[in-house]
Amino acid sequence: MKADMPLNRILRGECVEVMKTLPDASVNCVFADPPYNLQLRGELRRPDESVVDGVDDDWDKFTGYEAYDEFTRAWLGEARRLLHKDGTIWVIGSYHNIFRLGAIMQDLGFWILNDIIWRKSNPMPNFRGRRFTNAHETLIWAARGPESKYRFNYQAMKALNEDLQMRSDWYLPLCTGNERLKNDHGLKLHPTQKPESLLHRTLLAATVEDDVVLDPFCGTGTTPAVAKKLGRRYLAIERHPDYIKAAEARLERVEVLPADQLEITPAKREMPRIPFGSFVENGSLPAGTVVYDRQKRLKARVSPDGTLVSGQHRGSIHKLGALLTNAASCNGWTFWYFERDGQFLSIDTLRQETHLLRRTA
Amino acid sequence: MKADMPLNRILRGECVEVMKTLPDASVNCVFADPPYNLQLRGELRRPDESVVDGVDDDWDKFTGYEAYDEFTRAWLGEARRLLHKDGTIWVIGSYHNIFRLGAIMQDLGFWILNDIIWRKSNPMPNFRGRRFTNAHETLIWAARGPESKYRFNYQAMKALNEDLQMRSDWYLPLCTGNERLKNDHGLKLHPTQKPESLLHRTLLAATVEDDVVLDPFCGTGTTPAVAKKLGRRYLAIERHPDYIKAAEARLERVEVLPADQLEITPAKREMPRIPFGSFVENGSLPAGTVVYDRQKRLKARVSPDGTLVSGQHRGSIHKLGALLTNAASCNGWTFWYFERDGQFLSIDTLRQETHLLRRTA
DNA sequence: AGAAGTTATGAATCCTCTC
DNA sequence: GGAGAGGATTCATAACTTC
Repeated sequence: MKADMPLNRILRGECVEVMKTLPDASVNCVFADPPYNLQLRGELRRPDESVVDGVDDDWDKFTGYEAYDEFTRAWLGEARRLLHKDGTIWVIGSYHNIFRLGAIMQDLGFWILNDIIWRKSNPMPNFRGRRFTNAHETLIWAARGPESKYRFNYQAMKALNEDLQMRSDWYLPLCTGNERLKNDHGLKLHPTQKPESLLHRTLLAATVEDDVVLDPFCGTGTTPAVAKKLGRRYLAIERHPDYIKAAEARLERVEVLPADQLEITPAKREMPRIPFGSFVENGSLPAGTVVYDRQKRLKARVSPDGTLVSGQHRGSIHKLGALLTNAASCNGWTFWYFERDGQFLSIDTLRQETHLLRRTA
Repeated sequence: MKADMPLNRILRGECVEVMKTLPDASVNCVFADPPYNLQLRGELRRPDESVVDGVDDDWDKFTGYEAYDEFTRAWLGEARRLLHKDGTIWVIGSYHNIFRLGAIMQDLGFWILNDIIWRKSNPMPNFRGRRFTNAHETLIWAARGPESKYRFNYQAMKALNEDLQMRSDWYLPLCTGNERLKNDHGLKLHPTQKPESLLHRTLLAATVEDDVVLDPFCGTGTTPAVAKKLGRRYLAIERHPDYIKAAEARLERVEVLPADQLEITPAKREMPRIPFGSFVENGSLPAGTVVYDRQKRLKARVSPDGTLVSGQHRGSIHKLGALLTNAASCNGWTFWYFERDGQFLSIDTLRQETHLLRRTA
């Protein structure tokens, strides 16, 4: 790296202005969590009447898509100039901004390697029931250009995923609990602090020891903290003095992992769960099929949304089984049967077959 | 729909040209799986397969993106014109094209409701180990505009997912096996045939019976096939006669679910409204009855006009519940309880019983 | 001490009809 | 079109409190 290059520091200022002071091709990897341009309108309450603390900070306010695009082109252009020819960049966003980010990255000459889905294990629900639960964010991973000889630690990623190739969908929890930095009032210090697990995986995938990692939107310092922990060098930019102060205190507490301990904690595995509705969707138990209890004393019909209907009653396989037998509860999987090729089979057969397929796949 | 509107047909031709012949606001929902052959070949081709000329350099990425964007703006613009003001559109793509699609949709005035991740249970592995396994595709679900009163069958989606809110990440298998259409040589007929399960979920979420669904890139007819099965009307556009032939033969084999089997879990909003006062009038909850909150910490008395009175306060079941709990709002139906035959029941029980009676009547 | 119950909260473009 | 009223709507997790 250049002699005049500040390293392992958080620089205060506007990210574009500060980046302009840095030399070409001086960083190996960029991680950027830019403003999302959320455009929230009114107040939102949970069903229990509590108010959702949305992102209403000034830094997320833009006059429109054009202003957002202009800002995006400016910082991405500088980031590309700072990136070594074989370097890569990670950018995270949601549907509000990720499409603009991705298109502008392509226009600027970045070469997209993957889009990665961060599936949240504990997302905020959709309280008004008007959309699907927004349960993920998207990361774009791109090389500086199509000819870049970029770094990808394939075996490390495979090891992280129980010796299976790491896929483009990652299942990780939000940053909550003690990991989440708090202010003096015990409230979250930053509205969008990212979990260290996310940075751990991105940096471990795309960098080697002593690489320089740049974060133009440092916030409370998750990127520098994980970079330091993993024995990478860092450079971060942040406008707000309070965030810089918190990030610097946080960095003080981070211990660098000894080289021989730079190994991997396996990711938490998601429990496979198969909704009954999936068999309706995939046609193995189509809507309209009649199902029975084992003695064929009761029957019900399968609806397109995976509920069962019997007379005036509608409900899940479990609820309808309980209702029709006056039981407090019922395991619908083993209660209901259907006919296939002359055989009378429990619907749990379908689930068992699916588990078998997944294990052999 | 307009009298001159062809329905339940596959129209042959270029999608933009054909769409231009159709009237404004004539479809309720669009599902589009556009081509994304951006730079996958040595020679540069437009999405309509014509070769881009006028490029002296070996390779010009900007021309490639520009041609793709031009085509995208054209068909999305027509799709938006054809969409009813409260209609929604689904567009599917991968990281090659989804960012351009999404940004152009926003520029044209579409209002994104969700981005949905189709997680593939059986993706193709990454053979060279140079990237993460590309294990998903992205769908964008958008309303025609921010003010659209769009359709979302929330309860049906929740039922499909074991009574939990449906999330933005969907786990579905690829279209394989008998579902995959083959040509005379036993090879796959179409390179990107989508699974019916994917269309089942999208159409069930965003349409009602008899809605008109448009697919501008029909291919082998998955969209019309599922639309027909679910009792929706369709309109599809396709260039290749071979695909049209296969799709028409496929549609012949599809059976429409009978109307009584098409019903899904109803939304409470759509149930006929019953005034609380009607229970006072018909004597099932006479004036003078005392009602309580669930913990029996509050109580109020029913007036002959269906208002509740508590101390100095009088108001509707909702207003009084909100007032006494200092809440911004309150659903009185589930807030207030009464006693009947020794049981402590929510007043919503009365409403549910009435709904049930009306259905059997 | 440990089990069981309660509370708080997360990048959110989050209602609809009638007058 | 604006105002007001009716009334529909939540999941996972961690920390804290109570027994």
